[in-house]
Amino acid sequence: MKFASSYEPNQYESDIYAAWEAAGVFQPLVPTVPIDDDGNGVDDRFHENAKYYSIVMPPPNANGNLHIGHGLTIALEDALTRYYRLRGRSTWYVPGADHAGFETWVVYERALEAEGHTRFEFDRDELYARVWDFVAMQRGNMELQLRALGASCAWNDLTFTLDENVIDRVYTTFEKMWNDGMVYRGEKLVNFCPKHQTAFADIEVEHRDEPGTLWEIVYPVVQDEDVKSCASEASSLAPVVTGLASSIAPVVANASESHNLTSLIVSTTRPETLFGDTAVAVNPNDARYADLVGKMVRLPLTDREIPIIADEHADPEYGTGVVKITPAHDFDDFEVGERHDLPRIQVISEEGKMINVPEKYLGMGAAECRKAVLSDLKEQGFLKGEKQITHSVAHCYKCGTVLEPTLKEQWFVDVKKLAKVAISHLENNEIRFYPENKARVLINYLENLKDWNISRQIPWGIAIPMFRKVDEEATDEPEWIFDRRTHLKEIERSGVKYVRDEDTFDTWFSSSHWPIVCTDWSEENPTPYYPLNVMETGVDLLFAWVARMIMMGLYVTGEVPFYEVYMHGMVLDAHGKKMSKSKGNVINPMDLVAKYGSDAFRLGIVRGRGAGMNQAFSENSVISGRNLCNKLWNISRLIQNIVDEDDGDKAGVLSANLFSGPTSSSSTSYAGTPGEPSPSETNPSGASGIYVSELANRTLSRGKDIAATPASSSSYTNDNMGEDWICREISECVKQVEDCMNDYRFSEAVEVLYSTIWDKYADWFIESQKIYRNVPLLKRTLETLLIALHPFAPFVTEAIWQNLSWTDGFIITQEWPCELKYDPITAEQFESVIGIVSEVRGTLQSLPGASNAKKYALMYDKDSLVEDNLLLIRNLTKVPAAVALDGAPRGLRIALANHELYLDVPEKVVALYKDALTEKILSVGRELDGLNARMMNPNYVDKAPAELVKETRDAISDKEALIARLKQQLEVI
RNA sequence: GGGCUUUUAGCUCAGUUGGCUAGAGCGCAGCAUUCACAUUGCUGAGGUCACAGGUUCGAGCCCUGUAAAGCCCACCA
Repeated sequence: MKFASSYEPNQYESDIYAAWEAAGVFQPLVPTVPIDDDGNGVDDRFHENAKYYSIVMPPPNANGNLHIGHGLTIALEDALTRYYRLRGRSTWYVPGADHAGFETWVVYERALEAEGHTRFEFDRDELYARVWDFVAMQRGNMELQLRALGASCAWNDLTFTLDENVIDRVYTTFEKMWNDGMVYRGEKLVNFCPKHQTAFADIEVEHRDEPGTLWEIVYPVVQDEDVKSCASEASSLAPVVTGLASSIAPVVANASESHNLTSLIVSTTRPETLFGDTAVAVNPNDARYADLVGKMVRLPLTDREIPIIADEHADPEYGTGVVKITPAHDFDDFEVGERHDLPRIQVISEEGKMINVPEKYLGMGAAECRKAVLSDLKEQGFLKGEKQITHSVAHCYKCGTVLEPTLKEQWFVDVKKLAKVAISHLENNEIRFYPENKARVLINYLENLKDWNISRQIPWGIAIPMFRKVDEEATDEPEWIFDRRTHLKEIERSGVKYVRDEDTFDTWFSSSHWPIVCTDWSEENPTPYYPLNVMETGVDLLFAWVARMIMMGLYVTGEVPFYEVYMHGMVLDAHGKKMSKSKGNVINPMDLVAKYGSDAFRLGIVRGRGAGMNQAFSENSVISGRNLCNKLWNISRLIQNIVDEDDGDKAGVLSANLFSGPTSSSSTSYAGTPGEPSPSETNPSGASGIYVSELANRTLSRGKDIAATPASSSSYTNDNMGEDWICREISECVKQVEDCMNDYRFSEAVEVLYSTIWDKYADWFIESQKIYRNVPLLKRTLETLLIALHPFAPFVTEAIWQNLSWTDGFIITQEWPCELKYDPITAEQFESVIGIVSEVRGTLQSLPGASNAKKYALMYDKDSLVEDNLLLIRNLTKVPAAVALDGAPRGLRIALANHELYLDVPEKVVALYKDALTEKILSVGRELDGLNARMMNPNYVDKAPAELVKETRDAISDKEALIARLKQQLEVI
């Protein structure tokens, strides 16, 4: 086994991943469908005691590349997966690929246009087949990238959103909804993109605040004597009423006199839609217009008369308080129209051309028509004024085109009932959210949800399994029937012909089944992996996806689809700005993986990131991850060297007896057969813990001349430097990582591992082991740290595991480490050694001149702790000698309260230290003052916990002692 | 208009039920270096925890208000 002097991720990563995959370690241990005849396994599928752990990947777009957000998703989900796998759960991480209906369609149509074709040259089925090939061609990229990131997902179970079982499940749900009356065909206003020629759900609309013009237009009131046919107008749907002579001159309304108003002024940002007006509305409580309600106004530029109605929608405070009602082109007006049973006149076609308008305007584009209308209004004196305003405008989130509210017949899901059920389960706290507040945000959203348009006029997607009757005469037959045979354009039932609706489902309709379809849940075979343990995804998908999965999960299975939801925030660039192609600040995760390694990327992207927070990301954090990998690699290299040197001793035999679970690999149970689940994940209490003091295999380092031989002492064991201490530190680290994983505090987990490995293990323990060696303990502690870091840095830990001479199997299938036993008193004593070394180093640094460490010897006075650790102290401080004080103290006293240590510094140099010493006394004095002030407060002594008070008291005596010593020193100078 | 979030070192962020001298990474300064690692080691500088009140023996943390930044939802014609 050979360790190169630095870790080169590229040399290992792909081989390791291939080896894992070949060994089948990603697949769950326990079959995903209950095989028990008497239905066992169903009972224990509940979260708390479950031995299962399931998580599904938010499916990346099948024809795209992974972006930085995917990188984060995979890093987090895979960390969870690997962690729970190490804890012995039967872990199922289901990978996915998304057909991404509209997204992919847009990309494809662009490609099609680039080839000089248009969608209109092909029928729907041809287009579907073409996009299928288009996606199939690129689909491998995304999957390779997931592998490069180290996702330990069950590839055998990869689910594509157009897989047969997905479509089947979606149809089953749709049929159930159809039968339950939860889905209906309705003519409503929908958001329609004129460029893409499809409707959207509300959630897909992007609102932007934009400057616009508000025009004021005069609508003359039809005086009583002029009224011909009263409100029966509504029945005469002819858009252009002819033959009515204009007898009314446009007169500006006199606002103070409500009785003899001859005209009303309405404000609009869309004058071209006035041809679609079927009423004007005033607020029912608006006294100014009370008398006019029920009368008619004449629509400018036409001969049509429309009623004045009273509706709450009109805001008396806004403008003149009068609003024109265009039910076919405005969402509010549509609702007003429904309340008052107004006709809907569509004046802009789906292609954006004027229809149902006077001859002059017919066929114009909407923008062109607006100009013409304004000019005509002005000419005829109907335009009273205009002003600039800012208003929010709906845009297509893909192409930015202004969406046209368009009247269309579509399939709608009655979400009210679904939402109600979801809300009750959410209020019952059945799903835990990270961050917590998202639950309330979600409830608020669900409470205001409107019916969901699931029809899309694009070919790429799951065909809606509904067929429309063609034969008008078969009056007894239903207009629409459900049928799964969507590969047919036309079917026959009871001798009646039906044609398929050409539309496809909104992707979110099928995606809302994701937890169900990925786990193969079915009514007959409810898998123990559903509900999922956790749903991890980005905050931007709370409404679009998470909300719908919850509603659909409950509707289909009666259970929430997952127990916990972790939502990561957006990854912003180094300056906290959103990444976007146009800004050119997009970071490609694969570039970073190639440059620094997969582990470095994972460590970097996880670091400094909390649930739900949009946070900046820079290459620096990846670099620091790379450094950690290299550090760990070199720690392992050193330990392997020590082990090699130690070979031939009895150490090998000894260590074999000491290890319990971890090194006896469980790889047999991964051999492909559904084996038993790993042993219980709880630590077998004490079974494999070791008392380090019992480990006898210690050897002094060779060939060093020793200034003072370690003396034996009754109070300290001279050959145990740092051993209890590191066992304590590692045990605490492992415990903290467990807590963090439990609460999804990934960043903190990485932080703890980082500092334990680097600042504690490498800087102190490994250093001490260069002098005194405990080979079994070195092996044991290294294994523990490798396993603990594995969820976050899978490749380097596996690479090391494979390179170490004494380890077996894969690290990925090891058992999560249990606590290392230690003696707390000894551990604490080592803390003092650290304090001594640090203080000596600091003092040496503050003395004038370079390379001080080599100049001055260290002297100690009757101090068994120092004596016992002399070699280590000497090596770490690099002083030329460390000796017992002979005679009276001399030189420079080290600023420690409980240890008498001196640096053998000439008086002249000590004098130069005077300022530093004075400053030190002052700063300790300030701390002491603070502590004293606290103790002077009787309430503190009274009310604070006794333990805390005692600590304060101890600290005071320490500080006092220190100050006394330092002052003594000052006097000498 | 409604809702959510953030504000701690030069930068990006931790700080879990309130508790001793507020931490990390990167950056910066000084020193070191054949002997696991320059992807290194050691040392250090740098913070009135946005502001103002309040609760408490004690507040970065809890409460109230203010300011700034960001995000989401929404039917301003």
